[in-house]
Amino acid sequence: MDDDFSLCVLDNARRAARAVSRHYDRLARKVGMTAGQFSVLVVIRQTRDETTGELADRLSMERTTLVRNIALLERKGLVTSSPSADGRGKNYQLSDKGVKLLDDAVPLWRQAQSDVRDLLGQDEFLKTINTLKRLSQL
Amino acid sequence: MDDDFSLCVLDNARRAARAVSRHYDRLARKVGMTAGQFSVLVVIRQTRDETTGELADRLSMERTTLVRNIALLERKGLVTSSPSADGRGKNYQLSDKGVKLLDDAVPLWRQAQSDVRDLLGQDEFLKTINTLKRLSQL
DNA sequence: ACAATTAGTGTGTATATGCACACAACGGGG
DNA sequence: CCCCGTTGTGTGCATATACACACTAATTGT
Repeated sequence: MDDDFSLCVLDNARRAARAVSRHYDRLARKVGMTAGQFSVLVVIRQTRDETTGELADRLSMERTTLVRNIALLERKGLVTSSPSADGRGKNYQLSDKGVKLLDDAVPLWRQAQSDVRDLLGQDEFLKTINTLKRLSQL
Repeated sequence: MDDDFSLCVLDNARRAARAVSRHYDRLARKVGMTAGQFSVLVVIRQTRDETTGELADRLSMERTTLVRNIALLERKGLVTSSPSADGRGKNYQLSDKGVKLLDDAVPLWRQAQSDVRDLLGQDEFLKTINTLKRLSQL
């Protein structure tokens, strides 16, 4: 049989995500947020007039997960929301505090990126990103 | 600047893990468990006389996370525990019910593996596993 | 023998994730 | 106009993840 569980994609993908998340989280903690919150803030900064659902698609994240993540960021005063054009949905913006925090966090992000690049080497690094992107399409 | 967030390893790793987990979870749900629980059961079956901490290392998982995961499996009657040799730690075994459930789950696992293999192609599949293993070492 | 170290466990708190489901508002067809 | 499908939102529940901390039991040094 080919039941070689050491080749289990699920297991390896989750392990990798846990390892990378832990690493990033330890850095992000210095400015009082998590790595996941950083990702959401970045996407909010990059976009404009997108609804919660559209943002969730961008993040390959379940919409309801994002709803709660953003609610948390609003409670922390990092993000503000406003009704969308047709009144049905919601749009989000970074608050001043959110912008400042993101500025503080970017150098830490660079550090983390560079740690991973050191582990894998530049070539493998880029290939890895591509592979992960393909896996996301499952 | 090289602040290209589309190359963020964290983001891509978490996205990939979410996508793969969702896929596996949908299949595992048919036999009443999650993909993560499947991984833990497999490791318990494969090992013998290992403490919680040692199992956590194997799974690249925080020990306290595993404590709660296994507690859940015990409540479900899939796993039993016994004191370890020196009396300090704990060892775990699959119950009969656990063995049966795992047998039911393995075909679903094969299905999920094969779905990912189809997406990536055999070559890329193996490379991906390797890459993920390296990332886990961060 | 016993104090201190070490190796192991478990709990409190906070966050993240996703499915099922309920709810709200716009827009079109009778 | 109103019913209804479509497109949005948010909540309940269950699980997963990790850090900080407290606890327990074997071991070791004197």
